[in-house]
Amino acid sequence: MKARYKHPRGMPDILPEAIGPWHRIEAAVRSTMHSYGYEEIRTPIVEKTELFKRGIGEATDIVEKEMYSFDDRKGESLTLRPENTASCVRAAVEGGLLQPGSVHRVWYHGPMFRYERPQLGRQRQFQQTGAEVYGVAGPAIEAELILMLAEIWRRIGVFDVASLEINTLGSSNDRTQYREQLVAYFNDHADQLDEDSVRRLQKNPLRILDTKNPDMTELVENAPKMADSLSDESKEHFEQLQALLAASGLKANVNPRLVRGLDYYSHTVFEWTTDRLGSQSAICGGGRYDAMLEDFGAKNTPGVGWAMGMERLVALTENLMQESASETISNGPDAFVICTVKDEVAAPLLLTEQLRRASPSWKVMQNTGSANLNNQLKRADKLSARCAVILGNDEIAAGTVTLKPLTSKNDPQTVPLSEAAPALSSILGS
RNA sequence: GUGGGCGUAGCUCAGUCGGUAGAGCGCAGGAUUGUGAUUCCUGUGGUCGUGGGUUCGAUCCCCAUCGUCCACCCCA
Repeated sequence: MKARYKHPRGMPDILPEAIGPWHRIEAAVRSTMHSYGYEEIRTPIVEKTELFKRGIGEATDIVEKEMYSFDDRKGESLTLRPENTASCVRAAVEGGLLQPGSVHRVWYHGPMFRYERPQLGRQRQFQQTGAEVYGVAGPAIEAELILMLAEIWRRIGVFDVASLEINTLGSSNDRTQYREQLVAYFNDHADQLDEDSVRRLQKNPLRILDTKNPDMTELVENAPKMADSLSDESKEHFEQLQALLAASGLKANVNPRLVRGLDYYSHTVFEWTTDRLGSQSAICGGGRYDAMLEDFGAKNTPGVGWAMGMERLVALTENLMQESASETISNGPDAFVICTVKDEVAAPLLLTEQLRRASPSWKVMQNTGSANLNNQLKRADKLSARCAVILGNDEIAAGTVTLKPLTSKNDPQTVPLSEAAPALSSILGS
């Protein structure tokens, strides 16, 4: 058997056998969102290209070289969403949610698209789950968003391998000023910059601080510090956040080199990382982006949010599961209906339906294809069925059915067809 | 976008110093004509990722391409 077609690069299928961790994580996320009172929002997978250019920033890598853009039949440029923050803000403004003084907590989940070279934890189509809050200016909301993440980590079992880094970029004014100082400083030492840094100097000079080049550590160490450019309000905002996190018992490392690559952030930025995933160590990133809301037409409405990469969380949980050698969760049917009478098709079908209606929580499956009793029981066993429900010549003739427990050595019992459901119920209950 | 590794059966892999390939698991059947898990036997399996080149002959060598993995970069 040879596949005629293959999936596009970086857009792999998730086959049924691999869906388990996804469901567990998605359920944990959903329940946590509920606990914190966040409501789901869904936006289109495609937006006008302009939205992302404005929202994310023309000079970012995402906009410059990673977007899937195309012209529709009228010649309008559309783009597969590379992230969902801009869309959510657009939707909130367009939907009239952002009335003065109102507060909205929303979350989303879905596929995003970026044209990148795939590697571990990095796909071209990838799932992001995110949360956004509109209308709250103080640091308490950043604390809430971060604590919510800690709770998600607990619910999916990765809290112990996740660590939190935070930083502040200051207000837009602070940041602009700092940026100028930094550019001036690096221009004075242009001869010491490596190739990457020369490029960054134009686009995003803050990122030079995050260089991994050991030859530049001294240069970076002596660069002007963001902290020295912060206004009193910005400092207080950041200090309050740290106090709140400390009071919650959450360890947060202040990392002055944490500079998000998206243009829209100001004040708080944060990232959760893990050392278990190779180089794609960020499992979640976020921060405050008040300026984007104003730019999109919301007046005096602050915004904060985060997004997490679901593929990375799935990989991380699988990683941990392997270490603890935990058993796979049995997902077998409660009942497996077997018929050994060759031409009898109605009886097993109707019996299977009868059982499904008797109890909607049961998973009831019917053997497909014919085989002798022995092999049908083997199939039931391989599926981890809890009970085999057998229709044979004797049963059909007598209007009965035989139920054989498969998780115990208990004897099979034969009951009238009408008693099948109660009999199954008592077998499953015992 | 840059650099490197890898594509052989459904899965995990072996192999052919160039003469069209094997194992384990899986799947199917039987031992057991109406009672599963262990065991044993038998069977099913592959244009050796795709296209081109070199060659009498390519799964093997070369090139391209697609996919995959890793690092850079970037981010979630």
